[in-house]
Amino acid sequence: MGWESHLTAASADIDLIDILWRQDIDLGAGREIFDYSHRQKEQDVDKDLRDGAEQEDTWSGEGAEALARNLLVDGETGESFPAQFPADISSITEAVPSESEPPGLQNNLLSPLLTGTESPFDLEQQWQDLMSIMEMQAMEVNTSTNEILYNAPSGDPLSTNYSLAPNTPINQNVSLHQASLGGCSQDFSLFSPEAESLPVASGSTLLPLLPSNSTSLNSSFGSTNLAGLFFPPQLNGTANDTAGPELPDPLGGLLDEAMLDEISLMDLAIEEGFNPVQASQLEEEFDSDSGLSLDSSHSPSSLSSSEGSSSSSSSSSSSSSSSSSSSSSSASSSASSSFSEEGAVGYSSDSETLDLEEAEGAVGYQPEYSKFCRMSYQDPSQLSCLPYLEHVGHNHTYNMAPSALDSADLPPPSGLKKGSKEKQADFLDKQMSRDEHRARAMKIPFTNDKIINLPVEEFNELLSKYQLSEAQLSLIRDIRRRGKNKMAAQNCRKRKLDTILNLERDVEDLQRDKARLLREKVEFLRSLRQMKQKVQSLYQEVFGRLRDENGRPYSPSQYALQYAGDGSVLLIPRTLADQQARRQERKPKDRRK
DNA sequence: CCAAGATGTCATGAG
DNA sequence: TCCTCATGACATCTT
Repeated sequence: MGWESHLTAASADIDLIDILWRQDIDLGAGREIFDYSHRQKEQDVDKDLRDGAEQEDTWSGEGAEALARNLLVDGETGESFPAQFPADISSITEAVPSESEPPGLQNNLLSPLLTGTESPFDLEQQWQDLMSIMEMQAMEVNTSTNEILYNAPSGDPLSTNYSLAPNTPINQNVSLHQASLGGCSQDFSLFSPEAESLPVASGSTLLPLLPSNSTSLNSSFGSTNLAGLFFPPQLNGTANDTAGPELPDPLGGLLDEAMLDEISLMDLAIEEGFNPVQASQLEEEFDSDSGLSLDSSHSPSSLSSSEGSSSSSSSSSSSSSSSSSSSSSSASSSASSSFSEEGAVGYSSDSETLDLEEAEGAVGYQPEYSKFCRMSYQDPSQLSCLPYLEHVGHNHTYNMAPSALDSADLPPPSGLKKGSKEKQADFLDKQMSRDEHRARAMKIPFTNDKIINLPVEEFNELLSKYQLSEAQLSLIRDIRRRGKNKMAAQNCRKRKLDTILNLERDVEDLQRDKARLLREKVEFLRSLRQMKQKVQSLYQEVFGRLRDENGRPYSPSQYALQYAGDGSVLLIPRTLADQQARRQERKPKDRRK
């Protein structure tokens, strides 16, 4: 089991995860039983209106059922975060090395001391963390190239509200490694009670501490036995030693944390096609204090005004959920309110100014595209000034065979050569919506704009002014209903898009946060190892200088140094130190239960 | 011709 | 109860 296999496996995992991650979000659309009777009735009406000109069978087969996506289930397993470290450092109460150390390893005591944090499990965990960092950095780069979204404060506590989902693919990766290499819960087994409570061998299996290999490290500092601090778990323990034998000590140096950062950035550059400069820039970003840019120009064009305000802090799930309600209320409650739309979504904050004078307030939101593509509710006369728009956009008038209606309402072409007016009329007919054609066919005496956008009182007033047949009234009501629903659907879709954008931004924020935390974790590990080395040196120096009454050095097999609560250091017999160490080990276990 | 996206429409539920 | 809005689902059209 070499590192190369790790690398390849991890790369494959990343590729797979990346692919899965880029898949569309499954909105959970499921097909419901649909009653076609009503629609069929409407179609019959349409057919009547079209005078049977359109006979084609529009009922094609159902589309294929959307396949259930292989959504990654959050495989969040106990991933460790730097928060654990202070506690770990303060609770360095590990087993006495001599108790668990196989005699054959006695001569290797010092080499693992320098790699105390690179136990097999720890290495694995760090590798997984690396993968996470790389994954997130890659995604961050991906997204940041599309839009600037470094806006939310990194410390936003709300941003942790739904931190699990975005990590799903990464954790999937973790779990894969765990499956093959053992649980990452062993991450810090160096300090885990399990490692501390390993069976005690005879006191004679002493571990040499000094370079002369003549002494053991079976010493304790008060309640804190320092000896085990210098021994990685694979040497202390034998039960969970799944990867230890395969990983010789020199490998520990391969995963020096300083190298980890470089590796991650290099892989990032390789995987994402980024040059080293970009990678270094990314690293600088992470190296910054907050790790996040406070540039809150988060796609100012991508958020509606209401949501932009509601999501200025932006990172809580509540904000996302509330954004819908807030924007909806803004759209519906105020006559003057209008969506400030983003170009990316294709909407405009510009309210329709052409033909919505009276009813603009009731609309509240008009998509920009309606100016050019969807002229449904505009006075067709306004179109005459925009002949060039004939080729712009798509016409969703469903090709309702306008000629069928027009043949009844419009004068037939007098000849093959059409005049400009006729061309205009033809163009306007094409621009008319289905309901407009219907209204025209039914000789509705007012515009669809009024039908749709007038307040209900004025609408009723308008109806009372005319003598309308029941069919006309029914059509008018349908036009009003459909027109309002059309706008509602547009609003709804716009909100959905905004919500998705907000969620994407939140995910990116959380990914940055996680990447930062992982980097901090690496830093903690690095400093912890340095501390261990310092303590080891001090221990060796102190113990080596101690002399008994005869001027001879103390045997590490019989004595150990131990911290006292008041900061002093005591030289105690190793047997006593062992007993104290065992006592210390039981306490966390009992606490855990 | 197919797929994906855009848009309109309907049904339904909530306020 | 009626009106309006929001939204899922589907149909249709466009690209």
